[in-house]
Amino acid sequence: MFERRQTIACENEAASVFFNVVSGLVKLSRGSQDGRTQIVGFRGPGEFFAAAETGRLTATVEAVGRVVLCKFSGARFKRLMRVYPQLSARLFSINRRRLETLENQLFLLGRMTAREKVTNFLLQHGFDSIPAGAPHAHCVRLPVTRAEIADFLGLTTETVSRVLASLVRERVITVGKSRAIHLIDVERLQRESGR
Amino acid sequence: MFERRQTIACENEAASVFFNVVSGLVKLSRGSQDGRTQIVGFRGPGEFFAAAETGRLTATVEAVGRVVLCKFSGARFKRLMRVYPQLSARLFSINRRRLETLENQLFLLGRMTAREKVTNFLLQHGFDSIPAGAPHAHCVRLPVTRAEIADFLGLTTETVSRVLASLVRERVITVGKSRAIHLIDVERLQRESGR
DNA sequence: CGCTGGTTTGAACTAATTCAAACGACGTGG
DNA sequence: CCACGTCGTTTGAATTAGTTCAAACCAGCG
Repeated sequence: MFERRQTIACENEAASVFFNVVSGLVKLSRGSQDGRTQIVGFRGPGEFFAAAETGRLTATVEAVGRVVLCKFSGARFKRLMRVYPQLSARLFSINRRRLETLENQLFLLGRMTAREKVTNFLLQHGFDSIPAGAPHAHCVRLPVTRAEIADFLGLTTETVSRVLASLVRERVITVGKSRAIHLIDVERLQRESGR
Repeated sequence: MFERRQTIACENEAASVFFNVVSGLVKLSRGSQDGRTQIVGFRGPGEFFAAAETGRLTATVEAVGRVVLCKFSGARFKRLMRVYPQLSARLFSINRRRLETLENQLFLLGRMTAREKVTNFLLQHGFDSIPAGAPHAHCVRLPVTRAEIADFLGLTTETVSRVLASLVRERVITVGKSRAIHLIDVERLQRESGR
C-alpha cells in the first residue's frame, strides 16, 4: 500500500521482485540528473511490473494515487512460474504487446504534434472511462496531473493545458472539476489523433 | 536476399514468420498516411524480427543495405521452439532487453535536444565501429543515410546535418567520405549525450 | 561527362518552451 | 464554517529550438 507521490522503487535499484497492481495506478519513468523525466508507462489494476533478470528495475516506479500492490519475491515468483507453466507463455505475450505499445509511443513522441499527442492520450487513457449513456459524450476521469500527462507525452504542462483549452474552445471536449474530462466529439478527436 | 531500399514486409501485413538477419542491416519503422515515419529499431547480423502471435508485423521492415535473411515459417519456428526449450527463455530475455532499449528511446525522443539525440546515436550505433589504434579516435562507419538517422531520432535530415556540422566545427568529430565518421573526442560526446 | 541520390547551407518561419503571474481547488486547522 | 496555505492549473508575452522551403553542392557511377 502506497500513497500518492510515493516512490515504490528506483531506476537501477537492485531488487529481484515482481509487483502486481491490485488497485490504483502507478507510473514508470526515466529521469536524467538535470531533472528531465519521461514517463514510459502506467500500470493499472491487474497489470504488473518487474525487475529484469539482471535484478534491476529499468524505470522508477511511483504511485499516481493511492495504490495497493501485491509483491512477489524473485524466488516465490520463480516457484509460481514452475507451478503454472502457462504463466510463462502469458508473460511472453504481454511483453510482446508492450513492445508494440512502446513502438506506438515512439511514433507519438518522435513524429506527432502537441495536439495529436494530447488527443491520442485522451482517446487511449480513459483509465476508468465511462461510455456514458449518450453515444457522443464519454467521460474520462483522469487520475493524473497535467504535469504527468506532459511527462508522458514529451511536452510541458503549459502546452498540455493550452491544447486542452483550445479543444474546449472548439467544443470537442469540456473539462470539469477534479480532473474530469468529457469527450464531446469523439469522431473529431479520432480524426485529429493522427495516424 | 534483399537489395538496398527494398521493403521486406509491411506494417499490419498478415505473415506468421520469423526472420533472422544473416548479414546487412534492416530497419523497422512505423508510418502514418501523410508520410511521417519513425524508425523504431534496427536489426543487424544475428538479430531477428518476427510477427506477433496475432500473425501481424507491428512495423514495416526495409533493407538498409544489401541484406541476407534466414526465414522461418511460423510452423517451422514453433517446431524449433519445441526442440530447443532454452530458445524460448532466450527470446524472453531478448524481449526484455528490447523493452529496455525502447524505454531509453522514449526518453531520447521525448526529452532530449537535437544535439543530445545525435551524440547518443553516434555513441550507440557504431554499427561496425572500429576502436582504432588511437584511444581517442574511434571510426564509425554508418550504413544509414542522414534521412534514416533523422527518422530514428525524430528530427529532420537538415537538423541532423547541422548538428553534425557543428560537432565538426568544434573538433569533436570529423566526417569522411562514404558515411564514415571519426569520433575524435569521445569523452566530450559522452558528456554531451545527456543522461 | 552528366545524372542521380544524398548532403549541406542559408533565410524565414513556427510550434512549442520558458518565464512570470494570476487563478482555482482542496484540505487543514483555528 | 471560514481563512489560509499548498498544489495544481491556466493564461500571457517573449524567446528559441527545430522545421520548412529553396538552392547549391558533392560523391559515386553508368
